[in-house]
Amino acid sequence: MCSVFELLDMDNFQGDLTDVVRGIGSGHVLASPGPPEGPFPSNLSPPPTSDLHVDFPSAATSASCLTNPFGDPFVSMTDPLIHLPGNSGYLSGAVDNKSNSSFAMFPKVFEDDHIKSQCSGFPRIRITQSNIIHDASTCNSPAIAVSSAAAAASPWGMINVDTTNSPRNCLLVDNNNNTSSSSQIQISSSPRNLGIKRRKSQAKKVVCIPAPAAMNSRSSGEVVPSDLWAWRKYGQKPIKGSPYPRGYYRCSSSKGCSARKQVERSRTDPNMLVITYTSEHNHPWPTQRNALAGSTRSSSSSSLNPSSKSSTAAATTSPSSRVSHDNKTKSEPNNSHLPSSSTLPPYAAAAVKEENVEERQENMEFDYNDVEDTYRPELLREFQHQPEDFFADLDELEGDSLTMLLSHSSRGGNMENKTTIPDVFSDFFDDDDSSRSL
DNA sequence: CGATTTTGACCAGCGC
DNA sequence: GCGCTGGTCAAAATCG
Repeated sequence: MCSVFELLDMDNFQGDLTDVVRGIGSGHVLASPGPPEGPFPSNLSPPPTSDLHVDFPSAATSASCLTNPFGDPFVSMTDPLIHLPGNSGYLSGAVDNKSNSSFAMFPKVFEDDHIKSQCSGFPRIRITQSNIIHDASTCNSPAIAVSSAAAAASPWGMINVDTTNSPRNCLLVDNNNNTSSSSQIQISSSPRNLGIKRRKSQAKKVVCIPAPAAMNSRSSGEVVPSDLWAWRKYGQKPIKGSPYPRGYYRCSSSKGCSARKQVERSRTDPNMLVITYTSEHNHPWPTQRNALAGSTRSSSSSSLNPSSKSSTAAATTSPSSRVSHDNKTKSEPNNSHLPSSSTLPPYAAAAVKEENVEERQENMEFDYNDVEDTYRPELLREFQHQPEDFFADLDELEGDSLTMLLSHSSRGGNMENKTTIPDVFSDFFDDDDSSRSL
């Protein structure tokens, strides 16, 4: 009944796919749509003080990450989506019988060395119309890792691991980046990671998302879900030990932006894409227009049909993507009406590894200070004052991406979960209007 | 023409 | 110091 977390040692993280935030045990994840600065929910039990010392069986250890890449004030908002059924089964689809607006989702699992998509026994995260996301299920072995950054950056205010029912081994993370729990957070620092060089002590976040089908991509490349930002590929390298090349992208939404990301397929699970975000955007959330700017190859076709839309989301940064001319969607601007993380597709933060807390906080500051005017106020208003409209709001989010995910899921995913998708998502699938804005 | 992708070359960090 | 590896640069090609 307890959550065990293993957070990356930022200093030891070598930029590899290993040691993504991982944890074992079951946990209840709570999230509150409250403002990022909001107080910790009073109804939550104080974090346990007992030890959270955990041995991580390399093979059995599963982990999941519910975080977002740098400074994505909206990540949490879209977190519910990131757990939609993927090929590994993200969504339990447990619709709360008592609340139509509730749903459950299962975080993507990271496992041991590199990401292995094993999704067994996820904790259930339920989002209700109240300001608390809470879990009513009994979790036996799931693991959830919640990024405090995600929580902090989230307009929802926080993502918390419920310790109420967890006498120990529960981690409480609030939007102040406080690991409220005194539990021991075991830092992963595998020999491998320790041995890998690290060019810079740069904040990184690793996001694991279900890889869209590469139907539109070349055989060698992966399709990458789009996010709000425009990305320009500047390099690709084969990675030792991995059959899949790694693509290097930098933000092209704004000149001088240092935000970068690396995209590669998980070597252990080709169905998963691992996106590593580095640095943060130094510019406000691009508007649709902004996102489109500088991207002449994008969106025209992507908004025309579902497949295109999926491609749009997917092909954005396809490393091998001359594909992009098939689905010419590069730069993922179509979703620009959505505030997204500095880099992360809102729905896609199935799993995130986060590094460097200090920078993280800086990023968060950036997010809220710099882009506040762009999106935050309205969003928060909605969440704070119209919780009942929460799902209506979600409806306006990134339907394309969601479609992609679901599509992906339907191809290789656990179909049983698919049937349990709450009605609240139905609009996502019908959302053809990419011009909507928050 | 402007923007992107591709791809080989170059550079830097790390281990031996 | 050398080799390996990852990250970046930049010219060429491509596309709309």
